[in-house]
Amino acid sequence: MTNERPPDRRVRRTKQRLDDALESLIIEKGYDKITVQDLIDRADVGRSTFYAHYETKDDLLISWTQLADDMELHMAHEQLDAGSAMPSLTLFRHLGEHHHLYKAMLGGRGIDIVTEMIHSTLLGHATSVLERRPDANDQTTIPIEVRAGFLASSLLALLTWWLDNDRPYPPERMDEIYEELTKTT
Amino acid sequence: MTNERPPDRRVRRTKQRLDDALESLIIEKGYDKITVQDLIDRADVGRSTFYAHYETKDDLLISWTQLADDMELHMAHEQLDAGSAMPSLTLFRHLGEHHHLYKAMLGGRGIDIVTEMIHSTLLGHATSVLERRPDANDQTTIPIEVRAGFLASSLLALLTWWLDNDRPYPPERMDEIYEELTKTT
DNA sequence: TTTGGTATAGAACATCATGTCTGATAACAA
DNA sequence: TTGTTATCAGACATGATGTTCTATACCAAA
Repeated sequence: MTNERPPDRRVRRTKQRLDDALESLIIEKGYDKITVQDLIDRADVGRSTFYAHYETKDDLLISWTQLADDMELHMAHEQLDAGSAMPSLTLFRHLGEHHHLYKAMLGGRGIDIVTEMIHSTLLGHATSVLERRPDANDQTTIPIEVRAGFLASSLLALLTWWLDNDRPYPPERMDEIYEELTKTT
Repeated sequence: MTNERPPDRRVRRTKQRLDDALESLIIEKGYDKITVQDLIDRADVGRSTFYAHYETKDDLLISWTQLADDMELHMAHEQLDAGSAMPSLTLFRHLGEHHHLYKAMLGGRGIDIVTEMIHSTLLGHATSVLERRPDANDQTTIPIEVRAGFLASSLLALLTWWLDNDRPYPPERMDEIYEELTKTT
């Protein structure tokens, strides 16, 4: 139904430039201090060109972080087969590999939109895991909703702390810690 | 040494007006959408008057949230005698009593500065509790720093979830849940 | 109640970022 | 080559910021 035509080469170039500008500026000065002016200066793109594609700064970020979001989902699927409840090890490894970027997006002065995106992804994962587990309600009377939120928030908090403190432990150790802290048996 | 003179009655009036304006505007439209123009309009205060006392919007917020921060500390002391590790029950009760304000400050579109302030307070409390406990390192090899961060973040996450979802359970139940989820014995 | 000090109001002002719109130009796909 | 379309450069209105000025009103203390 939706007739999707491949975008013009010029469009691709423009968007690529803006994406690159956004990423470098996030690492340099933090997202909230970036202005549209900064973006079009760095990308060397006309003012009207920016507004031809995006309405706001957030617009650009959202379409950009689709990539990051897809990554999370992809990793979640990878880990699903491993039997672990949450894809913690994979996440520590992946975020560690791109720590410059993720520290700027999750750490102290992070980007709310990105944090919410990742939290939402983790929450969905935790929920589906708990729902599929038959003995999920045997040990506790705490609603699944609450436990899933707890698992997601705890992992996000550990990841954020890890990045903020310049990754003092290897991903494997962080995974162990997460498992032990959230094991309420 | 520091000769602290009581502030002029006019100064007190102005600051009080700005504080009231800030609080009502936070609840109404959220902190990030507030402009200095909004504040001086609502407070009915001259533009130059605002800048005579504060440099930025954040300046006003910080001096304002000293009150909230002091409240947290006060509650922490109250609870210390009760023997519980974290002042969770007191916090759920207090935030529930002022849920309109705290939902706007902690919830989905919250205020980073306030969140960080509260988290910092909780972290300090958790750290001192764990440090004073003699058997703190018997059961686990996880560093105190990490466990304290986990306790603080978990409580903050539960509080935030509770406010965002319009407090579906009473404070007493939330306290139970928190104790059970963070009991890793 | 007066007096000297000071906070405030009101307004003007420069600056900056935003978002819209125009016509001319260049690059594109077919 | 041709018709289409993205881009550019620039102008423009708007709104918020932060500074500065003077006259005025208020205050605390004598």
